[in-house]
Amino acid sequence: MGRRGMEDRRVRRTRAALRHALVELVVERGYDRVTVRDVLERADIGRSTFYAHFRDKDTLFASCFEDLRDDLDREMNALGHERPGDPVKPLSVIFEHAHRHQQVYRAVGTTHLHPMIFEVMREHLCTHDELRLPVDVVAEYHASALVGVLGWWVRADFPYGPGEMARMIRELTVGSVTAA
Amino acid sequence: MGRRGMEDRRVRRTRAALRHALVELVVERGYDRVTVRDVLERADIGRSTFYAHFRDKDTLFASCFEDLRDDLDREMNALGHERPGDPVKPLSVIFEHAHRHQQVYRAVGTTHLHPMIFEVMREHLCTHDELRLPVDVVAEYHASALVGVLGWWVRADFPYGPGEMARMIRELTVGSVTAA
DNA sequence: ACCGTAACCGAACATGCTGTTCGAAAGCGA
DNA sequence: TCGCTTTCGAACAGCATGTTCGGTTACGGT
Repeated sequence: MGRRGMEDRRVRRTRAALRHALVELVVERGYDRVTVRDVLERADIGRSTFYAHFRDKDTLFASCFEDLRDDLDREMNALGHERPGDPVKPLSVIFEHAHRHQQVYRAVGTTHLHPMIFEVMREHLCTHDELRLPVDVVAEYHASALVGVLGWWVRADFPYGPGEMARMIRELTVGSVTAA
Repeated sequence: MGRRGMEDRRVRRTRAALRHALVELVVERGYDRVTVRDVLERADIGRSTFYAHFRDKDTLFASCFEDLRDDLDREMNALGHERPGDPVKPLSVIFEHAHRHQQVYRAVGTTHLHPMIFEVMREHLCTHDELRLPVDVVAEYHASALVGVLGWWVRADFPYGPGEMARMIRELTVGSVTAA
């Protein structure tokens, strides 16, 4: 009666320990200043065990924000696709997600969200509006703005609430959406 | 009759060769896949010579976009500070600069411009407008949007002209500026 | 409770990169 | 031409990486 895919408790514990150790160390010293050895020591995991699970440090790091991304993806989809619905809600979900996973966001940053948010913007623009400007440009503009502010918010240690942030972004975005 | 600071031709040649080699290699393989040895080989420079000029690979890399930044800084200042002046002009300068240094921009990316542009935005917002929203948030929003689109434009191989890009950004920005 | 299997351990190893040192050779500006 | 600075290249220690393998431990299923 294990969950699908990972039946063995040892595997779960090992991977969790490694991810947790990497995140901690990256927050402390920054990604470049962390070696595989450091992670092994912090996680108290054998060397060969590490390489049985991950090809290298980058792969482990990637797995950290793959988890994050899947998580956020689920929450976004759980919102349903009613058109139009509350336009602040999806933004709130994003900011609340970051707020709930502060530690990990601090470590992995926000750039990995860019492609995902870019795609959402693109779709939204294609199905809803007719633009005078190229879709890619407009999508990139808004995706970068959102992700940028999100990253700033994380680095600045969350000086405002998630709801406030969502509302601010909303206000900043509406203007230029009508312009395009 | 040498320029100030670097009188010796050998120094100029060595540093230029190293920077050029690094940029080439980064474009080919990406930053992480380039070693100091690779740079030395490509530039045909002795190992000890490298470390006589730069502490490590990161320092050499940094020197690449310090040059870029100073260059852009000069061009921006050369515009003068007339208020308000043509609002598209400063944007054009940025996009033309990137267009003129394609190779280097491809290698070093655009993130290093972020702080500089953020500061410009901040100043502009402080002196000109009264906002209902926090300055940092608004500045970060627009700086990220601009830098993001700039980066996209570089990665997409400059599908539009610098002037077009500047005008598009302008249009996208005006709307949300009035909103804030 | 037991058993077969899969995961973990840890030491050892080859490999490759890093950053430093130093004496000799070469290039520069004056 | 002269004196000084730069460059060269080889050698070296140190460290991180990724792999191997035999022995040990913990898990899930029955």
